[in-house]
Amino acid sequence: MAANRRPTLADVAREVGVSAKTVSRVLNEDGPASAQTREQVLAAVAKLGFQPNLMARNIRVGGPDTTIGLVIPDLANPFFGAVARAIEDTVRERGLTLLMGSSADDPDRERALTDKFLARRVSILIVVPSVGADHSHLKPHRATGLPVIFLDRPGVGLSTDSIVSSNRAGAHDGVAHLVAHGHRRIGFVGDLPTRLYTRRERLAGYRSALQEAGVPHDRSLIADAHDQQGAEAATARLLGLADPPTALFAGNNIMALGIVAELARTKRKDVAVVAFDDVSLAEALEPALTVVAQDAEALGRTAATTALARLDGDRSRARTTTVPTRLIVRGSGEQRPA
Amino acid sequence: MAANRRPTLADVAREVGVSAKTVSRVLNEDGPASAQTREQVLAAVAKLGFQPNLMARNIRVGGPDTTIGLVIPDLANPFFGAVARAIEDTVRERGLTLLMGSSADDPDRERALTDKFLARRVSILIVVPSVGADHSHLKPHRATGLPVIFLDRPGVGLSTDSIVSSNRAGAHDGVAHLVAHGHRRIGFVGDLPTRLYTRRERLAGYRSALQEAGVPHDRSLIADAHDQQGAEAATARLLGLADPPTALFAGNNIMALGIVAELARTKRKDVAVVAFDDVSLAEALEPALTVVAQDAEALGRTAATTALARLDGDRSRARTTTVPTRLIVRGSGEQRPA
DNA sequence: TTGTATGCGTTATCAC
DNA sequence: GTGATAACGCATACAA
Repeated sequence: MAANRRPTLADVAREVGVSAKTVSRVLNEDGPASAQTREQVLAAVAKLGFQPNLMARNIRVGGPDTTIGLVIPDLANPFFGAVARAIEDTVRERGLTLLMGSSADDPDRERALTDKFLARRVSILIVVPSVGADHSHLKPHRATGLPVIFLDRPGVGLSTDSIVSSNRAGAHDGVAHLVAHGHRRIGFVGDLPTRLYTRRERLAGYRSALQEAGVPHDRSLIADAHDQQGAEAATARLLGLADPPTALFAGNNIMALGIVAELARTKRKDVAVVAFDDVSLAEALEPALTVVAQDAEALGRTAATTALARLDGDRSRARTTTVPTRLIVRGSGEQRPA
Repeated sequence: MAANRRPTLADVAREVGVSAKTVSRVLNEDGPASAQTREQVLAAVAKLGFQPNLMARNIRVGGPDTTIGLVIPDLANPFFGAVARAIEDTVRERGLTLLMGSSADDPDRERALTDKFLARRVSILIVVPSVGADHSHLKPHRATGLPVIFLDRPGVGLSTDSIVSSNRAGAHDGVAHLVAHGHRRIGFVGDLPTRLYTRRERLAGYRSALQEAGVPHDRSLIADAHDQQGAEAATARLLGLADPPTALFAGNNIMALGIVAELARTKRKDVAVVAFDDVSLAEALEPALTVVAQDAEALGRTAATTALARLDGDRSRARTTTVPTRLIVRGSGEQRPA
């Protein structure tokens, strides 16, 4: 009932009648130890329920902690969930534990999280940079050997490894796919803020595909939204234009949800859609949703392996790894304009 | 370039020409300090980029660490992602950081995670128990005041707070809804293993609804699957029966994805469906998916607030909080049998 | 207002 | 084989 202290090495030592060091030796299989003491120590450990205090151990050993700090925009976004799982799967065998937090794409929250992680002496830092965040404060940490990886977007003010999707090429392919099916008025529903790297890159891919097709740029076909509800409204606005688009391109998975929901609500089946990033049930929609799929698993795994290589002493210069996207043709993107 | 040591209190003290304790005082706004030294210390801290080592601080202070350990089956499952976000949102203002891991519903992995978290002296432990896991090893920890919360399912071998959805009542309502629309042959597609608490409870709700309606139990209408692909196969099997079901009940979100995907693939629109747990794009399906929605946000928030109350000294006896589910009528559950 | 001694729980060093 | 002692980075207690 009482809030008793957790047992320490000294408690175990006292129980057995040996020194703390001996207990430490047995547990870490460090120096030699007689079978007898060995038995007794292990018995006492089990009896008292002793677990070595990892924080105390780490402070003594001095090295970085066996944790990996991960900052993502939103724990509930399935895309980042899949990325996080891939990272965890990759680092688990190394015994690293995940320290996670959502930045909500707010630079201040991102900074608060990275500061906390650094104060905990994480051995690796993986960050999905927020718009407006500056990462020069991480320079000294990188200089002392801390692997820092930017994920999904490049960071600002720090030269380090980045892992990104082929945003521009992927969006280009998706829009070119719509063009190939006869569309010339193609709406773009992107997330906010407009300065967001992925948004900018994907919009650039959208533009280049239209340019190649000789379609003049029409600013009124570009819409923005913060969330699914916003994307629904943006879709309604685009389709309400005097000269409305015959096709829509979704800038990310959340925008895709909004577009699809709005089209379903208004029973519009005549609008072609291609989405950047896959969503569940895409095949079950009518028409099924054509997407430019990102490889969340590869993004996470690559980020983790790159970081582990750095941890193992890889001192080569910072590099950006681009994970390819893949156009998955399912129906919605192959509809022709009326 | 070199792997320099991170600066310590002593480094800052040396830089300024004061004692370590003085630096500590300034940073923690502990005792008094002259404006002069204050300035100098802060300047040196900024110059050296000093960040107090949270682990060292914690080991000295003795209390639990400012982390909260969270074990969930799968980081990539949107349901648990939403739960995790709610927990994070609730504990953030208390300055707690999330230590997370996926158990993959494997008792050994769960144990490995909880052991790691305990070795890190987390101040709160929230666990989604795996099937077959025994939690009696957490007893001494709970006795020393560590708040332990079971989430989504009750744990075994430890009496402590649990937060669960109204699984049985929710499933009952969903199936009764199908019965009310004329169905008497209703298939159940549940996850595995069959011993899983949520699965058992939901199946019990299914059975009681059928019993109330006077429908005899038919074991051949119960199917199982591990994942979405399995659920698709299970759906195909059920619909291939000599006397097939006219309606299907999905035991969780993943099973729902499988059922919907399979029905879409085979263009079956005549089968009524109600799913336990909501999925994105449910409204955009044809017919839109009727669900028994869980309140992931409330589950996470309640788990967190319960844990925080314990941390603040709440010594009342362990209680189970049931978070209500809500039937959302959208179309698929209102179809009548042929 | 500031410094010294001491201790948190662990491991490294070196002696026995 | 085993143990005493110091040390990790910080905070508490007390003295100056």
